[in-house]
Amino acid sequence: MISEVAGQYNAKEVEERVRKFWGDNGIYIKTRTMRTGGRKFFFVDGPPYTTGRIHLGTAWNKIIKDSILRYKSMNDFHIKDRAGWDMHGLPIEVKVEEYLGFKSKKDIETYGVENFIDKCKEFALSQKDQMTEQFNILGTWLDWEDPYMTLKDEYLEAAWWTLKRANERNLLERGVRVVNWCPRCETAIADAEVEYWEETDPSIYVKFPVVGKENTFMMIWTTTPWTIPANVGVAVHPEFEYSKIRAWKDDVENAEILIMATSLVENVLREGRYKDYEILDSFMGTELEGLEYEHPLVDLIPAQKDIEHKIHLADFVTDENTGSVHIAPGHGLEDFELGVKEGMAIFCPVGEDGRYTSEAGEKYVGKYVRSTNEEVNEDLAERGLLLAEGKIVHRYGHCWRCKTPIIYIATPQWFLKISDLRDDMLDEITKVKWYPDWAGSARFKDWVSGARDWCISRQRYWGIPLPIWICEKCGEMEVIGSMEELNSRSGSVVEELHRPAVDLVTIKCSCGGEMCRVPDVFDVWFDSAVASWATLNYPRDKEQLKEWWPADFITEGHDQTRGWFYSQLGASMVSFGVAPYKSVLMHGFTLDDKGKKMSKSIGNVVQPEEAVQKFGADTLRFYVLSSNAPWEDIHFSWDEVANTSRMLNILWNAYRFPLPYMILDKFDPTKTTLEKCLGNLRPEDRWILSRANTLAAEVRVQMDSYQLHKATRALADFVLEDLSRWYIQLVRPRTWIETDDPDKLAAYATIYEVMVTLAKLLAPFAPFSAETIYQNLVKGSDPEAPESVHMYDWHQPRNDLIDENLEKEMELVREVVEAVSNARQKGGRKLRWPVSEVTISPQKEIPDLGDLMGVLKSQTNCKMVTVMKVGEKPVMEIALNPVPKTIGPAFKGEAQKVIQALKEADPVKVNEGIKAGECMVGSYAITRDMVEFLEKIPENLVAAEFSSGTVYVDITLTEDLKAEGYAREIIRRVQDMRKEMDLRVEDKIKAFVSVEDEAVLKLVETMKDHIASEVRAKHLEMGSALDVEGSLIKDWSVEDVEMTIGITRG
RNA sequence: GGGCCCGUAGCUUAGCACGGUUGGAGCGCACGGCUGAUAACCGUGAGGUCACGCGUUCGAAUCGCGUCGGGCCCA
Repeated sequence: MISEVAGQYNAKEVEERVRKFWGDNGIYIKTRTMRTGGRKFFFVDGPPYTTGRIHLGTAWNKIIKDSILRYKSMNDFHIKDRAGWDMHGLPIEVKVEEYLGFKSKKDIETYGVENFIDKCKEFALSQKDQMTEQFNILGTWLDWEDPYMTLKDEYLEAAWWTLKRANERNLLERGVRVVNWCPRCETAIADAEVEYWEETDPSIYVKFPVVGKENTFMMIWTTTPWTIPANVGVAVHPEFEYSKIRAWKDDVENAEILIMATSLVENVLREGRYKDYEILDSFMGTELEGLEYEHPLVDLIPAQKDIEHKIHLADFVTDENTGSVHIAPGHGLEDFELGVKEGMAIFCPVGEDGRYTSEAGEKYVGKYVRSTNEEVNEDLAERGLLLAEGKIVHRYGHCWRCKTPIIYIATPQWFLKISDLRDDMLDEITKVKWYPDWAGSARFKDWVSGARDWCISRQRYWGIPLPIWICEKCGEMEVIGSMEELNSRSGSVVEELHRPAVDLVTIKCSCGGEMCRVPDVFDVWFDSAVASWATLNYPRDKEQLKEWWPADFITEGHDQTRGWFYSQLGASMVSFGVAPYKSVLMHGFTLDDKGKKMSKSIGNVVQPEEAVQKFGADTLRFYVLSSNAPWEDIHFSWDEVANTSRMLNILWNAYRFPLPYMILDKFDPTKTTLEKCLGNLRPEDRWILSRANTLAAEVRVQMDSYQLHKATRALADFVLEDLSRWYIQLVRPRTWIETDDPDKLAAYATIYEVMVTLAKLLAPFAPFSAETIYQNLVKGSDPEAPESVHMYDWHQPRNDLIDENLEKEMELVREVVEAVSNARQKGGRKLRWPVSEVTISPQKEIPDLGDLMGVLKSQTNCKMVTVMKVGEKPVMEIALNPVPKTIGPAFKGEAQKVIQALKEADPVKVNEGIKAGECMVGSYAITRDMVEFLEKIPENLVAAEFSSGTVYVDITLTEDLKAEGYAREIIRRVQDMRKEMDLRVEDKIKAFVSVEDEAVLKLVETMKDHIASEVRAKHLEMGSALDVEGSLIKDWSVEDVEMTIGITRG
């Protein structure tokens, strides 16, 4: 049985019930399993990092995924959708370090790597469980029971296997490179892990003494004095002009010779407070190439004695500061590249802890570099080589986890030679379908074009250990691809691929030496990069890969262009030589209502659970899906969330409105099917059925190109415009019919069909509401129906029910009704009062209103509708204006009398006379040019425009119309009182109506039977000065007529 | 500084790929109406330098260039 729904839409209650139903009955599993025979759809979940709670963007991300997968599932796709978790890496290590109160890597070593790893694992797993629960509240279906986790051995193997492939293809390389380095975490960090903000640093101008030229200096500028000890060169731009100048402060005798870019001379000399200068020579940068200079602190740093210092050419030099750049290949990316190219020494006297090594000389050794800036400056000044010293505020990189300023140092690291694959990657991008197109053709392409080698090693603990073993004796290297391989090669049995267990495993080298694992772990970005095959348990399971890979679809935020979209492509090119996904939907970010990013410090963060708490998950889901195109950023607006909630509330009201009547009439949709009622459908029934099927077609088209906003907006429009504001208004009186009327049954069958269709169409987007409606309407009446709406097939549009002409006609009817409403307001005639006639006067061709006349009449509350021919208008009253300009010359002295006569004349007769060719007004012959006629709408008509013309409403009141009007006023008030008494729809009443005004009473008495039937009164008494009885008695004033009404149940 | 995207009413937005009468909605506001979905619903009205500037064109919200503001990414 269908049951009645009492009360308002209560999202919390509805959703809790549905969540429980899904859980208790394993609906997710059943839904996925039942589609096993369908077309395969392999979705790879971009794994969120297991730290903290989910935020709005994460919620949106999963909601998009869920809606698309539910839609695909209902369209009979067999879906692979393991949820994923990114569980390794520095963020968790830092959290655990904080928790344990650690300050450095030494603390970890003291605590024990194994203990530390255990803590990290425990932390990651507990975070995972909490976040799963949050996703569950949103109703996002993925395989949460068996998610892929980057910390599982089979997952580690996928990464190992990939690295082994890289090695086989000669894409793995060990080399010294300059990397972003966190001196606190003592590890390389990815570009993505560097956070920039403003920092105050020194700004110094340094004089490098030119070899063999007394008192001659090359000028450089830097913000990192601590890198001066590692200086091995200076770069100038080949195409800039440089000058050799003689500059002095007080005394020309003490002048110095300085070399710098010509355009910057004034600037530098101002900084150095020089008094005057003269240019000795000017030349292009190329001429400086090879010029030797002496390291400014060579006496402090013995290692610098053996290094050659020269000037080099480089395009990256800009015309700022001095126009020449101090090069320390051990401390800068560009410096390093130039150093390698020019054969400079790669000198890096700084250790992993950010302190100078003994190579930096006795004075500096052991000092933390960023704290040594001042000391270096002093040392330079002592030697007379510091030209100027100041401060600068600039953006500087920091470790995203511990916020320590990063440094660049040259260290031995492992690399994937991605740059070798660049062209193949660009080629693969074009084979992927991107939504929107520019995400791939512009954004991603641009990023991949600059692909650089990928530093995959990290000097940390909580990560996938690099499966690289190196012989201590001969240097032979071996990359291991799986646990099994490791066991067989080493002869030992490891049961865990994490550190430290795996660190203890050694392999016998063919040279007789012992191979040990390199101590590094993978960059955590490498973990998720292998997700598309790791989620299929490849390489342990070879079959699944054949069956499913590559992914049909992935979707993530636009930050993942350089993140997961890229890392996956890179790893896949290494492993398989093709892209790991066929289509990618790039989505936006969630910003606050002003378009600013949400951040804790600004305090504008919106938690998804706050929205769920206030409005429910369906509302949040529908809001984020409909507010924007997926690829645009959402400006989160509580007002709009409330608006979405309102829409769902209206849906709910529309859903529950017919239920009491259906139940009262024991309506059984399995017996009174739509097909059986087809012959009894009213035009408006056929119309709403047509609209519902047109809607299904529309939603399908939009979903085919992932235009989720257009799909959801079309659904919301249907609910608000077609269903609630129109169809339900039309159908209401029919549910009120008491007998078992075929017309009423047709209405039930129609509204039932529409609601069930709507539930199916809404299921992907508002799964809780859809499920609730389905359970009651479908499962409530047919126990054989699928267990859940999500196991139903998507509603394919039924062309036999679509009638485009009818939809167009109804559109016109609605316009006309709107115009009539407008006209009534102007004419002061409210809708409760009938009018005798509505005249439609079209200006252009309009659809034939045919059988929608009934709808038009009832909705405008008129007795007759007249549709005129195009251009035709109701007979207008004519007014007449004499034209003195022509009357004057014709009648001269009589003119004023003629004008007076014309004013008094009947304009209709004058008009007729003129048309007939002869018009006499009194004794005056009037011609056409002596009068102008004005059309005037008759007083009984009120006009209003609509898109194709004008409607005229005749507001003349007759006694009959008045009687009906007053009757409706009375009915309305009795209904109001029934409501107040909480009567049920089917309850009968006794009613007394006392009307003071005898004339009105007389009118109303003619409508007595009608009134009694409308308010379900067994007994109705009317009169003036009646002794009104009833359990509820109220006085009313109806259009200034006083009435007293009393009603009693029974 | 560079790449990509975005900027339309107080707020959220449609229209923009393909230029063409007075740029549509919804929320909010004001006024009116309806009433057994009723803590809902409908109508009317006010509210727009289509971010700004220059250009192309008979004609620009729409095309081009530049500037400003926002987002992501990079430097």
